[in-house]
Amino acid sequence: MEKKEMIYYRLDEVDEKILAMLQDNARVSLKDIGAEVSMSPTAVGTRIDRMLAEGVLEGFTTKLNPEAMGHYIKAFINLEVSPEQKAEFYPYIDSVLNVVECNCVTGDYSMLIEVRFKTTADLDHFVGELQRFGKTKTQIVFSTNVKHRCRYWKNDLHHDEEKK
Amino acid sequence: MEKKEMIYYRLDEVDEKILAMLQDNARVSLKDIGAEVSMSPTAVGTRIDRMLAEGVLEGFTTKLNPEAMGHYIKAFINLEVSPEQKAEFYPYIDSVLNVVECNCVTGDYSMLIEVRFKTTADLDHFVGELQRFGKTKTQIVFSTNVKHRCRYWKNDLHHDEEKK
DNA sequence: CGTGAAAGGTCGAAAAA
DNA sequence: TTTTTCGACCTTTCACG
Repeated sequence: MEKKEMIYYRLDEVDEKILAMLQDNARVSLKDIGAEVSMSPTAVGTRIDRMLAEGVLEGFTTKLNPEAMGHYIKAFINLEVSPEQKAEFYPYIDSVLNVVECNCVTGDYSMLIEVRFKTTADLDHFVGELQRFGKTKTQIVFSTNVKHRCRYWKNDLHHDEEKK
Repeated sequence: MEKKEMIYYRLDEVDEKILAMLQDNARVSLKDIGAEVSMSPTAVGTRIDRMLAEGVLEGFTTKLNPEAMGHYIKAFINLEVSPEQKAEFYPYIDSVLNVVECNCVTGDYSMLIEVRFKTTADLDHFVGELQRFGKTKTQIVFSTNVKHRCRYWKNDLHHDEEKK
């Protein structure tokens, strides 16, 4: 069986350190990273460019605080969409900016939608809108124990110990 | 009724543009942002510092590609944890790096845990571990329609039109 | 991958709006 | 209070080894 399809990018320890620093603060200077990994800023820049080209690293963004911006209500909505309604559903759900994420999942419901709203009234209204696509089940978040981590997992990155 | 408790930070149009540019690429220079908003780099820096101090902006991070790093399986696990087990559950769940997020939610299950694993075997093993805390129901993601958006929503930011 | 020089970006003080 | 200007300093980029 050909396992080549499953191959992904190897990151060495320096790449991991660079990613870790960028995850912590994407605006650190190449010089500071270089000092940490004992390398020139130029070499660090080259590695970052390589990871961007490979697609392991997709870019740099901000950590925003939804609560501070008034988005107090976070909820997950399970939705059962029939196959014939999906063509209409997809563009609709993409247009709603309160949707944080929308996944197709296994189980009784076919969609799991994460949303953010300012008030429960706004959430209720949105859930009402969804009814035209199918049955819903809503779970409202009232506390978050582990906050969204986009991190990579160091111990999962060791593969391909042999070279080609 | 005092509504002061609900007040959050006002962002004007320039702040919104700055945030939008930083969300798109957190490593853009202050000069480039300044050119876009017709302002000096220094003034842009001052606004960013202010948003960081206020907490609206929490920092800068990377957009990583979990698939490229071998994290193919994404799943949501509903878990019913009894109150007396929570003291044990919280530190455990925080220590598992495959956990992307863990929320306390309303409904039949008290926890909704988002995870990433390399294989379904790894996921199965984790779900097995969770059984000691209570009943689980797992939904595996097989496609994502709307990808995680950390963005703020422009139309939600207009409040306090009157000045104090 | 490192070096060094040129180009470009950032920071802080002072002044202007 | 917020923004601009300006100089000093810091960072990035690129050609070359």
